[in-house]
Amino acid sequence: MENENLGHGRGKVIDELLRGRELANQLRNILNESGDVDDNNGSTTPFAEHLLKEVLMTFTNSLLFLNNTQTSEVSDVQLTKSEDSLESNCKSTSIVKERRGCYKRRKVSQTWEKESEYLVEDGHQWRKYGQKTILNTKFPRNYYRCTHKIEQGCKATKQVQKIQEDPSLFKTVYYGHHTCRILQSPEIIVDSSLSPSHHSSMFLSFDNSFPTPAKQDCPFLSSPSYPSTSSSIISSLKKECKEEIVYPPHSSSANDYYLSGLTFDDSEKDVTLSSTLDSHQLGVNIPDILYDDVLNWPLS
DNA sequence: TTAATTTGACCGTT
DNA sequence: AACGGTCAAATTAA
Repeated sequence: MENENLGHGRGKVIDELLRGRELANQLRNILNESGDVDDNNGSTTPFAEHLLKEVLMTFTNSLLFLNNTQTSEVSDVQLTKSEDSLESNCKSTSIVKERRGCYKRRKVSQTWEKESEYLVEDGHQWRKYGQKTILNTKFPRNYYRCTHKIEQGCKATKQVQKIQEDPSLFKTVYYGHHTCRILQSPEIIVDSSLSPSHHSSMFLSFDNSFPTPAKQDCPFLSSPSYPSTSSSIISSLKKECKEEIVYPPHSSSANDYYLSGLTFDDSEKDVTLSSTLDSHQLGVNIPDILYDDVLNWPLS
């Protein structure tokens, strides 16, 4: 289109960023060799380690941002004003669920999208209920609904699909609120074996056609309930992608969770939450402070 | 045995 | 008629 120059410059920028990240990774390896960084309380140059992570994070976020602006339009989650009229419009309204497939096509209430470089447990329990190949897309779309749909009538669903232009990224579109409640301590679970790189970033993008989402509307920001076994999630995620991902080998370990930055772009009317995970273990606890920081963000 | 996933069928929308 | 979202029987995993 009109940004050929931009595209050309972008390539150079990406090259430089990739090189910078690679160099930072090398430096990190040197740091790791020189001391035990297995646990976070490692005595060796914690500040240097911290700085290094910041640097890596910057590279990764920049790369992801460039990727993001190039390939994805986060704009077409269209919202219809009709509030969730799920049960209202079956043709045979009196016979609820008598006939298979008697449902109303989703008239979106509230949606938001997330793109992530790795597979993140978003704090809720999901059950897969479908998978479809979508026209002109390489990767299938997976459909999930809340595990507690039956017991608690939770209507939250999500759709997950690999991004064609960058298969290391997943696009997740969330529909509806979680009305279920299971109280457990907040926790983010990441499997590094699914992550294409040691350091990952993710972007949250809220469609702004509706009022600013409440905390609980966003699975990442909400007080989450996590399954007790992270391995189940991981195994399911692995299954989900078994035909499409070549898993990188495990590497060195560090288990910090970073919420690096949060950009609030008023002109775009999008709230973009940028965070970086550096985890090589299955379970990572987010410090409360970080959570509070996110929750107290001035969204409007 | 129970719970979760897979997958083709079903059906509403376009 | 094609497409995509959901259902549910069959299959697999825990």
